[in-house]
Amino acid sequence: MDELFKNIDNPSKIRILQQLEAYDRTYEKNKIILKSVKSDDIICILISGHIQIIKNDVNGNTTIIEDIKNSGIFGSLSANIASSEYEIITKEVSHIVIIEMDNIINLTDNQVFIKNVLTVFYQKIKEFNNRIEILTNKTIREKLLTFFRIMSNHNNRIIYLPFSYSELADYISVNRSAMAREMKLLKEEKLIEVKGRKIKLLYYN
Amino acid sequence: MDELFKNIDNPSKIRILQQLEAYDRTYEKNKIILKSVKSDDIICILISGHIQIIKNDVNGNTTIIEDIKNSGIFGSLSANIASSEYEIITKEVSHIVIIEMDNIINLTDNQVFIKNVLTVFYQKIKEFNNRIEILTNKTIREKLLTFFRIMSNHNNRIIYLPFSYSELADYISVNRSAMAREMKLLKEEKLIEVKGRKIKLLYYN
DNA sequence: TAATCAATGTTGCAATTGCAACAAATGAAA
DNA sequence: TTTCATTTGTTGCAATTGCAACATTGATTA
Repeated sequence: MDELFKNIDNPSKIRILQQLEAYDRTYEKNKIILKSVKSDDIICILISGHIQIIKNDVNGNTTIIEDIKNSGIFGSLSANIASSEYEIITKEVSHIVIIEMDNIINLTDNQVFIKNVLTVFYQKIKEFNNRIEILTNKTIREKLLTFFRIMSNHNNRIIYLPFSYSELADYISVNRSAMAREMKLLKEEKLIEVKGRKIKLLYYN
Repeated sequence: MDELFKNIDNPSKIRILQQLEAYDRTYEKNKIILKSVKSDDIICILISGHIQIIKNDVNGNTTIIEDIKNSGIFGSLSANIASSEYEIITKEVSHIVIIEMDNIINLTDNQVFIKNVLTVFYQKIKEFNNRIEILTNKTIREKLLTFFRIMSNHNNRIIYLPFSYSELADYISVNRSAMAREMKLLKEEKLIEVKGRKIKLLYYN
């Protein structure tokens, strides 16, 4: 929300939301939400709370596709909401604003807002791009090394994991214990040093 | 290009490109291009020709990350250009327009153009989202079935592959022959019927 | 038509991974 | 501190996949 309404004062914000026909929803904890949304093209902004986008596959396995906390953006941008395999679940009481994409496109004279949307989209694309780059690797080791490279800013050889190792396994889409095994090998080969969620890269590429 | 300048007449287009400080480049066939671009945040439009974004991994394997033909958009949106693992290669003589993202954000009074950019970005996000959805599956079968689901428009049970099977293997990031093996099994189990690039889905989900 | 190249099909085998089950460690709450 | 739940570590084994090598088909061009 912050990002989307950056440099926009509150009265303007309210007016924009009206023009967008945006609607508010507040959901209780542990509710499956947005099941009944018809449009494929919506953008949801998490004002407050915590939600997860979950995938239930045919074998009954569930995967966390995305974990979204404050100010996160989701909707058609994050998951195939139309598909019955996906569920959006509130982990806390959550307040959401829903906007239809068409309304954004048709919005007139709110240049600042449109440009904010553009920036948010651009960030999302880069984020997805990174994830694809990781996922297209064939082995767990390659996925991890690509993740490390993306996380480390060129010269900085120390990474602080922004989430747990279980979540990392989800993010790179591999089995958690297989990932742990590979991490162990990387440590043994002295390619990395690990202390909790702090990972030090000992190689150069 | 078409999409980006939809509903914009030629004089306006030229003016916009000037304001954007966009620059043109024409490259010969089989050249590695854009190696020297400094900015992380550029958008490239392929006006004419054919390019591929290639990844060379440490073992010497090369993967086609993206194959872009007429009017395609790439740049920071498509690959980590900064990384030395990636190369952008012209497969034909190619004409490219390069724009810096900041210049788009700072562009004034060209609402139509900005909204076109927005639409292009949105499409790109959905496209990436689909690919991620496919890639996060663990098995080749699941990847294929997810790909089929995305390709088939709900009621339509027939898919025409938009590219070759080798390219499909690249797209879903699995070994080509392993994919062929899985396709064979799907046929034998009568889940699909295949005739060239036409795939008929015989199951419902 | 023949020749050539690219795409697809097939298979054995080795390597990697997923899975399950359990142990150990960590962190949070009573 | 004790208790409980969550996260992380470990391992054997089965399943899946990658890889390589070669066969077959299809398409393009001389």
